[in-house]
Amino acid sequence: MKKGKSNISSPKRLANRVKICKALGHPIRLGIVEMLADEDELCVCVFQEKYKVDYAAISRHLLVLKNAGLVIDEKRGKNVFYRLARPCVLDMFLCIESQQCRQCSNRTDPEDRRG
Amino acid sequence: MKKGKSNISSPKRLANRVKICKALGHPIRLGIVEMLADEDELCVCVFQEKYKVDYAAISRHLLVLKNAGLVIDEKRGKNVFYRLARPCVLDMFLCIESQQCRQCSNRTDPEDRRG
DNA sequence: AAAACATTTGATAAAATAATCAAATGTTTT
DNA sequence: AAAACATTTGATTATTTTATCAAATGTTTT
Repeated sequence: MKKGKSNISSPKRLANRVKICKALGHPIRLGIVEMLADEDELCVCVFQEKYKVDYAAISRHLLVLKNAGLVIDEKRGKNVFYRLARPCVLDMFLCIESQQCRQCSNRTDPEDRRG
Repeated sequence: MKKGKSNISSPKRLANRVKICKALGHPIRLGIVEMLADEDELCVCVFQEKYKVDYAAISRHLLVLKNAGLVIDEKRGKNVFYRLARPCVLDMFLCIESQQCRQCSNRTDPEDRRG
């Protein structure tokens, strides 16, 4: 910490970060992102079949992801295919979920946090 | 993609990831995290002064961050100090916000995305 | 060109989150 | 031990998100 450059981002960037986090903050949307990270490109029907929820709901979830800049859509024939705009997006969890990360290792580990 | 290990996480892990993203998906909470990334440790009064919102609101935001495992609180005297449980947490944005990341560079860049 | 298909959009209802004020808790100062 | 201080908790209301059904759109098949 405290090495010259601040971690405080501009209001605009902060708002964008919030939008990204909100977009990922829903089980169906994060699930979709995880599926896309595996499959590279999938059409809406696949998500709707997986989550067995209304087509409209899936469509809106995808819109949220798109507005956050996380996915790209492309219509081909009668299908719309989605893919990750940023395949690295799930990397964010690698550190947070690892028990040992360089930056965090001199901190209290989540497991043995004092209650 | 598609290199053996799937990106699909267990329901439990997915739920935890969602909780983390939800926690970060609010301007005050993300702002608090950014402040903590700079300052290492801060007391509640600092956040309340910065956001000029009800003490109760700040307190609840901090609880959300704590329940997501992102911050650790410690009472000393009449103050409660918060610090990041995972100082790396903001790194997640580095790739997403960079114009060039190894993994993403062979993809469409967010800036010149086709409308 | 009608019918079928995949997806999106509109409107509304249901559910979840957030803000607010008041009161409670625990700590320190007097 | 009373008063002041910092923070949390409870209850309520306001706001935002999400799900649902119906209808609209654009594409392809017949």
